[in-house]
Amino acid sequence: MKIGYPCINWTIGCKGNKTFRLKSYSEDRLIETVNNNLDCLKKILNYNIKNNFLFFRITSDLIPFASHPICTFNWQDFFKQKFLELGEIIKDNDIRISMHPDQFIVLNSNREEVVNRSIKELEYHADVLDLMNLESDAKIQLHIGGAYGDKQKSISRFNEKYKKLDFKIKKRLVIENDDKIFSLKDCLNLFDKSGIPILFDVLHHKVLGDDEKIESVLEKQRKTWKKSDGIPMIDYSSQKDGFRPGSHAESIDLKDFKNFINDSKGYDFDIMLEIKDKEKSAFKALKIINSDHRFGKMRWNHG
DNA sequence: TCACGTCAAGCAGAT
DNA sequence: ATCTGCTTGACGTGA
Repeated sequence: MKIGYPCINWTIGCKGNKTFRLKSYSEDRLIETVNNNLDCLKKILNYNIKNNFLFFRITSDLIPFASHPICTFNWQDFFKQKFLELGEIIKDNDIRISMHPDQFIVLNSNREEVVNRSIKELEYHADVLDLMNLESDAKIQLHIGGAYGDKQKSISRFNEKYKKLDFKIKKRLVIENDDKIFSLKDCLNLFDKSGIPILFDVLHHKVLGDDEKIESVLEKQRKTWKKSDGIPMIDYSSQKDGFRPGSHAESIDLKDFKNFINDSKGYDFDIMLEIKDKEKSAFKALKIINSDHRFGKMRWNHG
């Protein structure tokens, strides 16, 4: 069981998700920005190692415009060495990595140009993880996408598109239940057709799910992950009081988190904390995990 | 130095 | 029709 937070670290004073306007695109600007982002990622990883945060989501902004037609620069080759170094740090310290392409990536869109752009963006994500030489347990998580009023058709369309993807994407792709359209049940439906592992989002399931016991849910999820996929991943976040169901809290709700950890006895998974204050809440979560004798002191002695 | 209009991209639901 | 949310405001022009 590892604990992580997504994309940004508020403590160390660098930003690894710097970008710029399309209008200001130039090769120099790209190189400068990517150098900044990769250097910052290294600092974040080192901070995380020191603090036992062994799960991290790398921002999709790492290489701005990587999949945009304007970018003809061979960033893969240019930054090869830096990627390799980052990969070494990640592997030497047994860090789990995920990425989460954003809302514009809709593999099953009914607009062909959207599908094509989405595939390019998925290739970019896969390239980043491949350049770091990471195993297939480094994952790219995606929602099922556009429903257009017919979920069954939408799921089938996703499966058709998935089948045609390059293996470098397929081996990393996992799907996440969302809080609006595609519930865990829908993801299981897609799994039956496609074999795509399910990343379980606890809060989304609370908003769009049923009262099924958490153990039973985790049991179903676990079965969707093959050995080569690694330990199942879950997203955990706390509900922001008084806001629409599913909106993320500033800080972790420790009572709720404790309950979740208690209810999930017997299951191992890596937890991504989608909480706005990032590492601050991760410290609190880690404390709870560490104080739970089930997990002992072990996991953090990864040497 | 700072205010503030705008930013590559999709989709769904609320107003 | 327009706005908001999504994992996260931040870029960059003009004064």
